[in-house]
Amino acid sequence: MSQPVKSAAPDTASGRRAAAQRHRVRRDIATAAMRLFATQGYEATTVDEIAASAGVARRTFFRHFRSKEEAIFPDHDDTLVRVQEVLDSADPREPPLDTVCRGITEVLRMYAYMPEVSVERYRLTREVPTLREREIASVARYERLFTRYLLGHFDEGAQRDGDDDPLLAEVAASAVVAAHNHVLRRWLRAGGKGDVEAQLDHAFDVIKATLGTAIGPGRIPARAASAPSVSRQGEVVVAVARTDASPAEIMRSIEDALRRA
Amino acid sequence: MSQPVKSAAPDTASGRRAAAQRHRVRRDIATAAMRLFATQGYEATTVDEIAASAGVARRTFFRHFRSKEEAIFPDHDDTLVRVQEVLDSADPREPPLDTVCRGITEVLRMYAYMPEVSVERYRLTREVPTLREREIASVARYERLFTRYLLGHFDEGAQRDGDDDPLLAEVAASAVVAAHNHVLRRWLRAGGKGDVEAQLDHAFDVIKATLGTAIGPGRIPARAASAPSVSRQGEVVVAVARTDASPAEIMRSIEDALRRA
DNA sequence: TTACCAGTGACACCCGGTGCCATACGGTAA
DNA sequence: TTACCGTATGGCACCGGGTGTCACTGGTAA
Repeated sequence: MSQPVKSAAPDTASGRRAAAQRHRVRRDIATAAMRLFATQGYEATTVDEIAASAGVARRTFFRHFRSKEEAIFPDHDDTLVRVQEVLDSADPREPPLDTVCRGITEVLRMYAYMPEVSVERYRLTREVPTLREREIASVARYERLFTRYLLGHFDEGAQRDGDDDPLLAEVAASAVVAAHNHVLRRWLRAGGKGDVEAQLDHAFDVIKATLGTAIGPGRIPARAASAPSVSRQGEVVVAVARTDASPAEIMRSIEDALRRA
Repeated sequence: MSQPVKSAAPDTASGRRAAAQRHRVRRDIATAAMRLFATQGYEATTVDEIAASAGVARRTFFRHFRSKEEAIFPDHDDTLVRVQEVLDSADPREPPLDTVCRGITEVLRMYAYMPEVSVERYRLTREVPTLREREIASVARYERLFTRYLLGHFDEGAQRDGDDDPLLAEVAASAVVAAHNHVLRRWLRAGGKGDVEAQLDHAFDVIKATLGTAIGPGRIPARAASAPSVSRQGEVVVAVARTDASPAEIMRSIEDALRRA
């Protein structure tokens, strides 16, 4: 799930064993690369050295990794398809934003699976611009998935002009990703200690409260709909309405909400 | 403002002329590169060809551009410092989110300044992964600026536990950037026709309404202040109040705001 | 004139990445 | 067992982006 993978799925005994072998080599190369990067630095380590350290030929390295950079992020490709699977297999009744949150959680788990490696990699990405860009690009791929998913799961039923739907989908996706980034980086800076996933869940709560106005708990309504919306969020009550809505209508909505609160 | 720039600011007649000359060469190279990219494709064009086409040596190319990619995005570095200047020189009374919006508008203007070039570049970035990543990384640099700015301009006065401040800053910054990205891409897909800046302003209205809850119209309160706040933001009016404020007080504030709007 | 300096051209070099071919390993059919 | 075949590998040549270095040029200040 990362390189040529010419044969689609040779699901025979031999095929499986060959795949396992292949996977082992890939892992060996990745660990060798990581070790060298950690000790010598990223740029100071050549592909030849990595290959030699892993006991393979230089050419073989590039058969397992598209580039030197990929050797340090070996799991993004797999994770990307896993995330897509999460989205594809989601219960249609689940709020799309929740689905997306479960998706990004999959990414976080990838990091949390090997804390030490992730922390070391974080150290490298901070000082090597190339790696920084690479990671940013990787995360952008997840975001793209989410944007498309949200856009495809807007409130199909409601009859409203969804001119701003794509915008809201993009904003929501970027918010989820931003939450992930924030929690992840904080955790990495702390040395990979603590329950990241719980922290991420809290971040989800925060952004859901933040986006709650426009992107409801269920489907996603495009703009603050023509009808004013009022929501109680924690200690605050928030009212949003179009200025062209009748003031009386707005006041009534808010009064109702306050009464319920 | 992009490469070596060893001499800080030789503000003499000769120095200025030399700088102008330098800038002209840089521009010539960039246009030559753009022309070749557009006709032959990005990867099929070598740096040697660009240099030859611009009438300079290969080495000179790399004195003006750090990489082949930079030749296609010659303005990001300058724009980045302009954005920083916008943030630095902002009126302290301006809502930080507005300041950030003005910042990203600066980026949009860079694209809008030469619509044809931007459209052509967009075509290239869509089909060349390298350029895609490059552009994503560029935008991420702006986002980073915004996150830091917002974080530094939280409501200093209020005494509240701002545990989630960094998260909210990051989410807000990413929302602004997402709005920019969305508007820009739509405009580019439409061939660079129409008033982008107006479209961006509308997008700002939408996200301000969306984020209005947590990131207030003025400073960024983690939660709402004791006194209810009401603000008119573009097409929408947003009211925020603590649930423990008296309902009558809340209603009065909102009524006032609606009257003013 | 002389001394200086920034930009330039030319050359050599490193290294990431690719195409190509020969080979070795392993399973399968005869 | 033997012949066949697909796959992973090793080795090699090659391309092209990016860097270090040095010599040269033209314009400027002293």
